[in-house]
Amino acid sequence: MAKVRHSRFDCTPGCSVEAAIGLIDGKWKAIILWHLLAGTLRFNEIRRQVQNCTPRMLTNQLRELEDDRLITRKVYAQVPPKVEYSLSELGLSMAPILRSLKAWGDANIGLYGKPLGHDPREPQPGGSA
Amino acid sequence: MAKVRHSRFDCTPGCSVEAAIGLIDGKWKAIILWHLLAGTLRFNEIRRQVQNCTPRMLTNQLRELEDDRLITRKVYAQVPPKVEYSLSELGLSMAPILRSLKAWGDANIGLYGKPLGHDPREPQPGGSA
DNA sequence: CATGACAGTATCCTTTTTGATACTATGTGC
DNA sequence: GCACATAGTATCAAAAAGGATACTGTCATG
Repeated sequence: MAKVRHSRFDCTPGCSVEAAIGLIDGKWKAIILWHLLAGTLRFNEIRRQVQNCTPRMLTNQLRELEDDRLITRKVYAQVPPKVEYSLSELGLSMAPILRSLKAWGDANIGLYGKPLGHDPREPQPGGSA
Repeated sequence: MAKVRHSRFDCTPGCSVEAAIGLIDGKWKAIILWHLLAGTLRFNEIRRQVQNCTPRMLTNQLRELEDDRLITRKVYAQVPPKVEYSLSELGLSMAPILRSLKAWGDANIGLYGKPLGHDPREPQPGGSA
């Protein structure tokens, strides 16, 4: 999900779809963006919101997002350090994507990450009787 | 981007975002879904549309999509074989996501997969003079 | 003095994911 | 007989992504 993953553009219709997800896949990117949608956050603030993302990974994903110009990194020359991350204009323009993801997830994802749905093979709680 | 990649659900706000992309990351999933949005396709039809996806990968991604109940696989008992893939109702419900991805990509992705944008560090064609 | 917070790095290792290639079986058309 | 199309599989190898853990330097607090 890094830079290279979605680097082919044969430009059949749909390639822009590919390009777009290419920027937000990566295990934590979408969530980071989602949280930044609510406003600027500092490194450790993000960390707290995105539980179980190691600092290494967080740095990693933030850097990639920054490289893709979806977010902005502002360093304050202070001690102890202070760094703020916020959505760039480009990142902000992703809001519709993020919101549609959220909406879909809220509507269709069960508590354990699998889409819930009427699977005929699996008995539904309170099913046929 | 397989089953396991996005399997953590701490259920902080945003986890449904994570869950949702979890289903459509994977290098080809989103594009496959995008193409299926236009209607049922056979295996090799998809292959032709999604250039440079090897059959192995295609099978792979299709199986995962099927496991997540986003698509349906219909096998015709014929020779030569005929298998049709189409969006399930659940998959169809992803249309808004796919469309927002497409829209964003069309608006913001340059010809080579990087977001285009006014980067102050890079001179724009026809820039300051 | 010891501890914690801040924003990360560095290193090592494992798991996942992807790619390349060749191969299956059957029927049709030449 | 030969090649082609269908929908895949099998095998091997490489690359990338992710995880675990420990560590950096400085300041404020107790």
